[in-house]
Amino acid sequence: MSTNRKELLREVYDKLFAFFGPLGWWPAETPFEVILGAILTQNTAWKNVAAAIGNLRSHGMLSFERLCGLSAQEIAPFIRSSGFYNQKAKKIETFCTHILTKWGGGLGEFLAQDMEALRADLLAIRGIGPETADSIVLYAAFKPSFVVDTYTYRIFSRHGWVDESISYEELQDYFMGAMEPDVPFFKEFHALLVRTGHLYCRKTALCQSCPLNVFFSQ
DNA sequence: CACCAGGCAAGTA
DNA sequence: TACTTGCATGGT
Repeated sequence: MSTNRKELLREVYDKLFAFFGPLGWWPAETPFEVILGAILTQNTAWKNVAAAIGNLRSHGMLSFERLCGLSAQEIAPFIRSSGFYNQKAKKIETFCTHILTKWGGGLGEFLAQDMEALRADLLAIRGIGPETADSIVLYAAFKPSFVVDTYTYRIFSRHGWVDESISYEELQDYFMGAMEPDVPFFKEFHALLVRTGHLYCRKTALCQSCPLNVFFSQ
């Protein structure tokens, strides 16, 4: 692997893309579905999120218009399988209320903001942290903010490519400071890192067969 | 049975 | 600033 950051990132991407091929993230039909998924997947296995979204869909509740009329108490039963359902129901309610009161229900206008303004707006909403915000910016608003998640951190820190004490913003800068802003590329890169982490870089799992060809001591 | 999953906010020192 | 804890279901 290269010691030059720009070349290293390209090399990692190319190896993963060659191994997995295009993953076509985010798995969602609409921007609002991306937003729901981004909130529901917080510290939760995607399988449980997919069940929750399927549940909303089968009840005809998978739209901003239908969901923004419900209270957290009414939302919670639909998303039970995603875990932390009381907190997440409140987060969804808070998000919908924000769009309703600050944007007159104009979800499209909200997402059409300048990238920095949108990210700041999202982060000001209770329940939306940096990863959720960046996921929404990239996959729902199609603006080039690189998404950092636990697998991104784990893969890069275990290789010694970044320090273990690196912060979210610093790790995001590590990527964005060495890559041209490119929405399809950012989408695919994050998807590849999550897939790699899911298969080869879990909390307590060795990675001898990882496509990056690494050998972890832990 | 224990541990973990595509985080975040609030509390403590 | 830098830890720690609560949140919760479902899979391994």
